[in-house]
Amino acid sequence: MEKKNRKAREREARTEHIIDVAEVLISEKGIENTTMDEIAERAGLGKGTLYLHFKGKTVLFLAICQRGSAKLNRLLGRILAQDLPGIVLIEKLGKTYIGFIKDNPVYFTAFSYYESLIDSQNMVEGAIAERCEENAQEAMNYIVRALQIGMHDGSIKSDVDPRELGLIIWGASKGIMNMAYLKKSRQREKIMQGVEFSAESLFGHFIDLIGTGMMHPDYQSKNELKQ
Amino acid sequence: MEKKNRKAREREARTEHIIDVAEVLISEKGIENTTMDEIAERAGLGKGTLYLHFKGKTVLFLAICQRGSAKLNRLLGRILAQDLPGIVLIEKLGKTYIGFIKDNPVYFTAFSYYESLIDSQNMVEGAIAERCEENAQEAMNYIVRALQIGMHDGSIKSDVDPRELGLIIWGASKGIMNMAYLKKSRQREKIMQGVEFSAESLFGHFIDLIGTGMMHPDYQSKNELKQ
Amino acid sequence: MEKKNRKAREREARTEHIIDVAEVLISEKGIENTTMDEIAERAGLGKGTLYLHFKGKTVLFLAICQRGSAKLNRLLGRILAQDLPGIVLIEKLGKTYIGFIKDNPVYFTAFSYYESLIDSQNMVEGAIAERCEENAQEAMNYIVRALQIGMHDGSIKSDVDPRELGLIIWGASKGIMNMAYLKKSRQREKIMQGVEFSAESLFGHFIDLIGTGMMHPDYQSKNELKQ
Amino acid sequence: MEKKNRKAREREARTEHIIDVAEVLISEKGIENTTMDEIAERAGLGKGTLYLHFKGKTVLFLAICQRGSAKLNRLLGRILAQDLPGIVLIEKLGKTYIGFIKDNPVYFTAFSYYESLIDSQNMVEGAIAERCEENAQEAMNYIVRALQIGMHDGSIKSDVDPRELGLIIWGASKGIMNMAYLKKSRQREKIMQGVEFSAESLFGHFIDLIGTGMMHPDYQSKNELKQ
DNA sequence: GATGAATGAGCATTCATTCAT
DNA sequence: AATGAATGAATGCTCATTCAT
Repeated sequence: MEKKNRKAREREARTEHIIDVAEVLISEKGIENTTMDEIAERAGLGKGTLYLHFKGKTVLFLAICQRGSAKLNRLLGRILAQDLPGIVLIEKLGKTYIGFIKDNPVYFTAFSYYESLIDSQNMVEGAIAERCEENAQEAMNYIVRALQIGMHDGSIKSDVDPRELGLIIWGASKGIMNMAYLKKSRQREKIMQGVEFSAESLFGHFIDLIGTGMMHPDYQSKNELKQ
Repeated sequence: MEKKNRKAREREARTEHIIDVAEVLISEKGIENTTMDEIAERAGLGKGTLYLHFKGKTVLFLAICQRGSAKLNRLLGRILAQDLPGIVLIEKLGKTYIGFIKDNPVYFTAFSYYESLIDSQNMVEGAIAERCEENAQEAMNYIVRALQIGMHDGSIKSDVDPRELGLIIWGASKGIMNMAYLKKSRQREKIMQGVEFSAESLFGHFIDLIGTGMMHPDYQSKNELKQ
Repeated sequence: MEKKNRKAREREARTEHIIDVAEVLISEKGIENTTMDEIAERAGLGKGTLYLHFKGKTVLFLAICQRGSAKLNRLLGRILAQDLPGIVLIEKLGKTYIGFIKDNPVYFTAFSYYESLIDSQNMVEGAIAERCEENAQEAMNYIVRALQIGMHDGSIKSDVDPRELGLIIWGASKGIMNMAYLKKSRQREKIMQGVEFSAESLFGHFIDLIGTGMMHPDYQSKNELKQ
Repeated sequence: MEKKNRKAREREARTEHIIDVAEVLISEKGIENTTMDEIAERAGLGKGTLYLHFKGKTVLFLAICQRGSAKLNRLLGRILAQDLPGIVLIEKLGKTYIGFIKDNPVYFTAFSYYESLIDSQNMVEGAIAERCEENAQEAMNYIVRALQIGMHDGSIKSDVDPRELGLIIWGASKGIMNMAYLKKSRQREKIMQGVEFSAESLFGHFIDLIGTGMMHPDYQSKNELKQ
């Protein structure tokens, strides 16, 4: 059993190592330009070895997505465990998300890849894809739950279905991150007219914006009185 | 000169025709699965002829992006021409954008392609790319200008740089559209837990949300009195 | 039209050239060991060019089969045009077949490949496969027709369905050719115990054997009287 | 020694087990599509273990051929032990062969594989290959011996070298079996024009055909008188 | 002996781009 | 200007075989 554990651990370690390497390469050159050959070479492994760990290129990239979403969910889950008004939870979830992407921009790429797979109907079957699905749903659930808490504790208006509100927040957040993380280029400078805004600033103001928008008027008044 | 004009017009017509065909193919099979061979065939042209009109595949697709952004900007420009409160202009810009994408989803794909080019640092140089840049900047300008009008006429709070606010709105809008247009799949159902929300509903509520958030308190009060 | 004909002729010539090269390579190394790369190189063409002429490896090999079976059928057809007793036609068909394989052993390989495709259920769809089917059926028809002629003119016994008899003759002939054309090797020498029999001899005696077997007794007597 | 015998017996049992598994897999998916991985897995063994028993894939498949030909030869040998006219022995050998293939079609595949190895000059050296050679030669010998008996007892004509006649019968038999066992498919139906003939029927008529052909005229007359 | 993780040569196929006509 | 035949680099994947444990 001891031995079996060691083998299993070693195998898992190598699997993680491949994902590590793939993450680095994707960060450097993007998903499209990363080949299995290169991953193998950089990982110091034979090409075939990759296929012992991942059924194909798509699955390997989904594994990155899975790892990233699991990490993110761990952070988001901790937020939900806190006893705070829903509106504050939403704000914290947002800040956590942005902080996570800032620290691990590669996962933003991986999440986008995952969505492009769904969109292009090239999604593969398998355990990892399932995990990605579950993780995406879980992240969504955290948002919806925070909204429900807020609607219940009176900090968030109840005029919109929390699931719809969740989709809006989730989608908008991704869009803003996308904007914030567009690779530096002449283009970006033009759009931004030479002014750069940090992802934090963009996202912070976004949170303020929708926070005010969805805050319950009474809760808002109370808060203003406190100030 | 007459003759030259005719020639030039014919040439331009063929260029537009190629773009037409490419748009249809992209709608049908996505950018990844659309080949130059197929475009040429469907356009009734030789493969080499495509290269007389576009330097390469990327440029051809950028031409679609350019056309789409030009069309969109024409619509957005008309909004700005109207004498309305800034906050209303913003709302109208948003509704216009969503309506445009709903009618021409292929341009959403094209705009995303354009951004992926920037992101993957595979952007090409050339006149069309410049035009796309300019158009993107122009769209952005419309938003910023509407925000500035709103800040000036007192309908929008002035606590955030209008350019930053513009980026936020622009990015968030794209993110929501992305969410709304994810192809139907098991995945999407899971995320949405079986409930579907139309792009209009999502975007409408989003506009309400940020509208309230950025509305100037005084303007808000006035409006409430009216009601 | 002149020009169009030239183009078409040139294209066809190149197609035939590719088949020529493939035939040589298959003769040299067998089908399994012949790669598309090698065919392209030996043909003095780019790898992609092969795919302009043949949809894939299987189709290219079927084209060889098609060419071979068409050539063979042309020869067999001429036999049937002759006004001879059925039993003699059968004999002539057999001799023609063996002569053809002797001159073009590569087609024996190609025919076997075709059958292995059917057997392994990897047969591809397409015009060439259809032609191979038709040609195989046509060859079979020649045999059956000769048998029917023989049964009618009294030179062949009528106690077996001519179609079944055709299958027997066709299958047996292939088996004998297979035996006769086993590549030289220690193995073959062992089976044959050091004695070699030419394909002609083997097949000639085979024809005599089944000829006697299926000959109508009366016809046989007449013939014997003549002698 | 006792212990050593047990070890040796166990080893041999495992070897046979691997062959068993390989036979099943080949029956199911054909030789081309059967991988060493799959054989190992289905045999409940490690992949490396296969190589302790067989030097490589080819040798493993030759082992199947060897087993099959040994089994067949055992049956054929019993025929020869009977005191019967040569012509009857030939007929019995044929019926035995067809019955054996009918019961064990996998060996037909294996025998064909063996011949394709010779043909493609990919034959390997080694004890098993030698055994296959010997077995093939032995089968051939049974036929030749039966022919010699027949020529001696006057039941078979002596005008052809019995070794050549053996080759003819052996090759033709295989060809007919090949025809009879072509997998059902559109192709086969076309060749057969919708009519199916069983392997027994095909082979039975074949035996009659060549039986008559090689039967000695005097023996024939005697037989006819009996009837 | 037994294992199975690692290997890497080998292959078919695609497709954007070029260029001779 | 228009063509489309030719190109060949690029890539994902398979699988028989080896070898350290």
